[in-house]
Amino acid sequence: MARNSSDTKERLLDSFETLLDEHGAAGATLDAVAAKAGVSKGGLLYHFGSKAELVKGSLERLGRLVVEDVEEMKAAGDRLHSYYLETSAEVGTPLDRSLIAAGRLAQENEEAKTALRKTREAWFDVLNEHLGDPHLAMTVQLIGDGMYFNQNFGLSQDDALAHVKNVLARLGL
Amino acid sequence: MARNSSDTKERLLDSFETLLDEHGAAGATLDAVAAKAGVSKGGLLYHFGSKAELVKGSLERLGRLVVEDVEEMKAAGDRLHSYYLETSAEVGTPLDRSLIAAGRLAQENEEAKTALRKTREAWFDVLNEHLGDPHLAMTVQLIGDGMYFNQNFGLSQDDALAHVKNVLARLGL
DNA sequence: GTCTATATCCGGATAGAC
DNA sequence: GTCTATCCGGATATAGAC
Repeated sequence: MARNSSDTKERLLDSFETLLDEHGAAGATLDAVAAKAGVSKGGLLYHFGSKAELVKGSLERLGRLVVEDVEEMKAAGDRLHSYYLETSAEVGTPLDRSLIAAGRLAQENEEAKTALRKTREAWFDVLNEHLGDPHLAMTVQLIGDGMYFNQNFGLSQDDALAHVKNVLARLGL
Repeated sequence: MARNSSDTKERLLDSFETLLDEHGAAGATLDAVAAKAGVSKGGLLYHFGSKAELVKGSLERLGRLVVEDVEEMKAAGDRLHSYYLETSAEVGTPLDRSLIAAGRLAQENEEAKTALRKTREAWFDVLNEHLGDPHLAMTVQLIGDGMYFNQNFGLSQDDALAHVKNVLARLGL
């Protein structure tokens, strides 16, 4: 395994984010990340020279995933807001994992906070453009934030989405 | 200062939560908490025998504050849901500080997660009883969660509340 | 490109003086 | 009730072999 450099780097980022998601910032030590990715700590530090670089790598990948996601939102046409809410409740996608990881990091890392802020701005812009109504766009975004927040604490979201859709229908959405 | 035991304990909890809020879990070390409260680490450990006890103390205090808050919600009468959303966006109250602190802890602490879950359940129950509509109650709660979430990342909420109120008005609230 | 060994530091916790 | 001194374990990071 691990034929080339970029494969291993991706695997290291996957391991880092998974540990962040499952055990929080304290659980995502260099040792743990390396072990999960199947390399030694020295091996990890060859690819990412410090923990800060590992964080940076993860946030950069998040940025790329968000760009892709915005494209998919746009591709959803008039179901754009539904697509947004459905994916807000989603668990286990690469984007979701990166996003949760960033949330963990944001607790004590200014760059992660900034990354989350930019992500929110990007989503607000498409929502607002699509709905043509800042009030509604902000409300839909806050609901999405709420679902993301609950996911963070391992709360099941199954009925939440149904409840929300019921209410959005009353608003003509 | 620090005449009696319970004064110091409260001050230690205040310091703990403030450090949690401002610097995340990693910043809330026993040394830092003690220093901020104006005692030594030994002094802190007299009151709370371990870090786990400090966490427990903070979550217990949160529980008490939530009970009080629910009472105040009920006292708001037919403005109950407005009261809920306004206080969700609030910053700097003891309840708010405790709640953010619990959010930081919840990242890697199961008891904190449970405390947050229970808090949400308590709020949902009053909202649902008041609105008599689970769909609406869940939606309002998610919006509150969203505002809390943004507060966590230091985003200004000024216009968010106004946007939300505009939309709720369309729903007859 | 990955490994081992090691230096250094820091946080939690104990012991015991005051 | 609070303080100082100290121990222990764990985390980041460096050096250098393979």
